[in-house]
Parts: sequence; C-alpha cells; structure tokens
Amino acid sequence: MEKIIEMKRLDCSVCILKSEATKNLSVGELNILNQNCVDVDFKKEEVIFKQDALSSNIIYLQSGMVKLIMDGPQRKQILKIKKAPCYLGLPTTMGDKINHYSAIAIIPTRACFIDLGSFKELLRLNHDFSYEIIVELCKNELEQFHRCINLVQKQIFGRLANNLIQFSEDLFDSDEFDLPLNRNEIANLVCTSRETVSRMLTELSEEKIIKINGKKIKILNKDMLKKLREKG
DNA sequence: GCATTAACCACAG
DNA sequence: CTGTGGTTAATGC
Repeated sequence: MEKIIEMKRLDCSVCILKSEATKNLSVGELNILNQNCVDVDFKKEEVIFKQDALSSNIIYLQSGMVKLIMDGPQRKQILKIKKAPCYLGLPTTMGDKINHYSAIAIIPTRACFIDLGSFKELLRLNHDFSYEIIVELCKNELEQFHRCINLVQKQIFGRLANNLIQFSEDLFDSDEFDLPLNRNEIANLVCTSRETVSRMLTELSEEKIIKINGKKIKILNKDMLKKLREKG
C-alpha cells in the first residue's frame, strides 16, 4: 500500500522550472510540497473546482487553459481566462472556506492540488516564496482593475478589440490562433450579446482587420485593432 | 426629429 | 452553434 502511494507521488522539481514561487524552496520545503500535492489531468470542459463547494486546496496549473466563471444574479459570468503556468484559486481558497467561482478546463489541462495547510506552512517558512505569491496576486488585482475600466468605459468594439489582443498576446503569443470559446462565451466575456459578437467579428473581417474562419482567427492589422481598443 | 448603439427575437444553414 | 435581418429602446446631437 505504502509503495503504491509512493509511486504515485510526483516530483515537484519538474514544476520548479515554471513557478517563480517554488523556485525559492529549499530541499526540505520542496519535500513538504512533494508529499502534499497530487496532480490531475482534465479534459476540455471538465470542472476543476466548483462555486459554492468547500475548498481546501490551492491549485497550480501545470499546463493547459481554464475559464473562471461566477454565477451572477442574472446569469453566469466568465471572469477571466487563465493560462498555465499559474496558481488558481488563491483568493477563493484563502479568502473564504467556500469557492466564490468555478474553474473549467477549456483545453486539456494538468493541475496540481496542493493541501492548504501545507501551502500555508510554506508561506510561513519561506519569505521569497511568499513574496512571489504576493507578486502574482498583485498582478492579478491590477489586471482586474484594468478589465473593469475596459468593460465600463468602452463600447463593444473597444472591449472586443481588447480581448482579441489579449488572446493574441497573453494567451497564444501569436497573431493567429483558435478561439478557445464559442461566440456565446465570447459575448459573455465581453459583456454583450452573442449576435453583437457575430456582427462585429464579420465587420472586423470586412475591414480586413482580422480574418476569421470558424474559430480560427488571424490578426491582419494589429495597429488598427489597437486603435479600436484605445478609442473604445 | 434623426442618427447611433446595441439588445432581443426569429429563422436558416 | 452561427450569421443575419427586422424591430425596438435608449441616448445624443
């Protein structure tokens, strides 16, 4: 029995290559991590954690991509798309006992579940580790503030342009990519209707700013797209 | 008034 | 699931 568990244990040193925070861990601390985390593979559309469920894990995304969704009074709202490597659910696990949003894989995703107690222990033990976690949280907060301004003060072309640029620059590092969401979900992300997204995408295509073929998008005129983003 | 923006409905591939 | 057309309400010259 002990042996099987032993075999299933993972080697966190692999992840060290990716996470700014775990780079700082000593051998002993890494051992704590090693013995208190499990990694899981998720298929597209599988739920990684669910709103209103009890949360007792910090989740580290090793690979893949995820959408964060919150049930609002009117409808479900896509809060953000997150790409590995990153931590998931820091605010939802540290902020309350219960998840305030759900995370769903949008492509095959590998995630590491870290026991909350052990994670807190590492925060106490290693200041450099904690520092990196704080940096990640701060970046997240700034991003949210920008997203808020973007949503509230821009019209839909600006909002859509902003999100297309983010897909290209932050998620795919390419001017050509497959949309990870259907039109309805894009509408939800941009806070508009599905029909409006359709119309605007075809319009952007007619203006030769982007090229669309189903979910495939190619940005042809990034300058123009950026102007749209600025103008709102 | 008239124009613009964008949501909602309906219908067709 | 998507794209398009018609309609409608709100807002701003």
